[in-house]
Amino acid sequence: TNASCKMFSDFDCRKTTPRWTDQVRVSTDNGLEGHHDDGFSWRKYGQKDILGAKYPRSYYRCSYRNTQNCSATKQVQRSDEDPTVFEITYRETHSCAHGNQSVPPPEKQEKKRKNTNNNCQQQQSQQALFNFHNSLRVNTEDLDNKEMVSPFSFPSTNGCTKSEGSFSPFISPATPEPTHYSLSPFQMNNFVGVQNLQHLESDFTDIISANTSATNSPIVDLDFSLDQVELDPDFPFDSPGFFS
DNA sequence: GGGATTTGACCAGC
DNA sequence: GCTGGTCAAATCCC
Repeated sequence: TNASCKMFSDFDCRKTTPRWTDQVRVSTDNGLEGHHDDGFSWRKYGQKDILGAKYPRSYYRCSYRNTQNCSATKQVQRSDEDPTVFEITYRETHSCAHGNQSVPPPEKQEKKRKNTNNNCQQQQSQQALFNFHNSLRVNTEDLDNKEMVSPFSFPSTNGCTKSEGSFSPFISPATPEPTHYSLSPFQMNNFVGVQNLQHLESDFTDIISANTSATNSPIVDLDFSLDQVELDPDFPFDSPGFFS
């Protein structure tokens, strides 16, 4: 099946494109919008109903595909079992020069479908971050054998200027499927750092534990490797309420 | 008017 | 022939 195929795919199922694929599962509980941002700008180029899947699969490619010949693409599939879960499969790495941007320019974000909450002010706050983490499920499969770091990243909490849109609604009422979100291998480097790897890993466990207890959710699939990730010294892990 | 999204059609692999 | 992935014209939104 396609599902099993994805589970084990370092390469495309069709074997015609020997490209590695990544898979991230992100979801939010309590119907709240979740949002993740990998700092890349994606453009949707297709949507397809998948056999056996309730929800269509969306296809995205890097917005800079033409200008910078960036071949990065990703697929977003809403989970059948849990509609709040989005499975994101990445293909190709970004060759564009925008990969290190934390997020697209705010103006750009603003221009996107206005269903996203554009009064970001305090919604970018720690509360939002807390909610985000508290409701986030991440599952990256088959990363141990990858040469790249985990594609998952937590957005910055530096406020609107830096993470505009990072916590804006991931799922809007009007558009059942997000049209712009992202998650990249690169920003993971900005999230976790070298210095405190073991500490981080421990903290991550705490996050998951908190999540489990708080949401009583059976789904806690956090098994991606932290071996190659780095800790951003600027990331406010010690922010009040972050791990509470 | 420009850029992004939608959606039916097309293509290639199996 | 079926299915997933992509293309591209139409449409939408600012």
